[in-house]
Amino acid sequence: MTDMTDALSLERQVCFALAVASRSVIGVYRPLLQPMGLTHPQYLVMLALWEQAPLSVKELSKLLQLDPGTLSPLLKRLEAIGYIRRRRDSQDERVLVVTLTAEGRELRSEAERIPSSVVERLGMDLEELQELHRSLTRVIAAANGAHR
Amino acid sequence: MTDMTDALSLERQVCFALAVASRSVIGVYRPLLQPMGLTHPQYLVMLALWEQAPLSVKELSKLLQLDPGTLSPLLKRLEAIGYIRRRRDSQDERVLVVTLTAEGRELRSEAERIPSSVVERLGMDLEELQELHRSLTRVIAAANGAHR
DNA sequence: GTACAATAATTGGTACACAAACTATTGTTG
DNA sequence: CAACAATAGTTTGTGTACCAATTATTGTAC
Repeated sequence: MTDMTDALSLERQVCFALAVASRSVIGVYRPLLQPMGLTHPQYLVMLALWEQAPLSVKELSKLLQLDPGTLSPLLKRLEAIGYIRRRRDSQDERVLVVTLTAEGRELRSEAERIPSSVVERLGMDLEELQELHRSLTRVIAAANGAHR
Repeated sequence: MTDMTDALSLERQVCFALAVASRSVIGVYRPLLQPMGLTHPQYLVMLALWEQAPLSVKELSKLLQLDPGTLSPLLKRLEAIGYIRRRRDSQDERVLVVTLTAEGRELRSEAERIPSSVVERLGMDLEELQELHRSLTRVIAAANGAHR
């Protein structure tokens, strides 16, 4: 039996730690992404596209677990800076096909340095990060199972 | 030596898992907080105040690791719904003293049910959650140390 | 083959989140 | 004490993030 006397204590809240950790780590990425003109969510979209392109908004939405309403303006900004192209699918005019431009593809080599740079700045063992990753994967699965 | 051939793979990005986990877990809180009229960040502010009040904006900012510019409008909304009061310190007119209203204090008993409810909906062991919490605490420390 | 449901994006509204500029007050120094 | 630095909040601008409503297109039934 766990002590529940102070269940509302700020420090015990996993949700609080999650939110702070997420913002903090994004803060580590920020100066590294800035030279490329990318925000963190935009970087995640680029990662998805480097792995597989083209992708529709719906597919991106599923991969990144982001609302289409969030992605829509974000993708327009990525197009405005010239990393992606947005077109309607000729087969199905409802879907928007997102592809990489030459610039967008070239950015990849520059982005390759980021992960190791982040790990270095964090100064954590890969071991620990992998453990964290495993824990996070479990919570994500649990949380996604929780509200449906 | 770890395999670095696909360091940019979306699934390997701890930052991605962190962002998704954070949003997902907040999504579990959402329906529980809605009846009280609170968003998750607002809930965190209330948690801080239930632990200790009054608190200044600066103190809240430090506790929650949130920008004062984020807290400022958030606190106005909390005041608008009647859970807190905002006053200038008579000793030092620069600082804003945030206190709880009677309503805000009473809300605590209702909020007591939330943590266990979230844990239940997640369906995870407390053990696992504690391990996650420890990992998160380490990343937060690492990330906060990284950019200064 | 036309009404109707389903699907894919976009839009509008509210609320973070952060950086930079600004205001007001307090502290400090010559 | 007057000039100036430091501090505490607020404001502004940009960019997520989610929800609900809307638009446009496609699929389905009758």
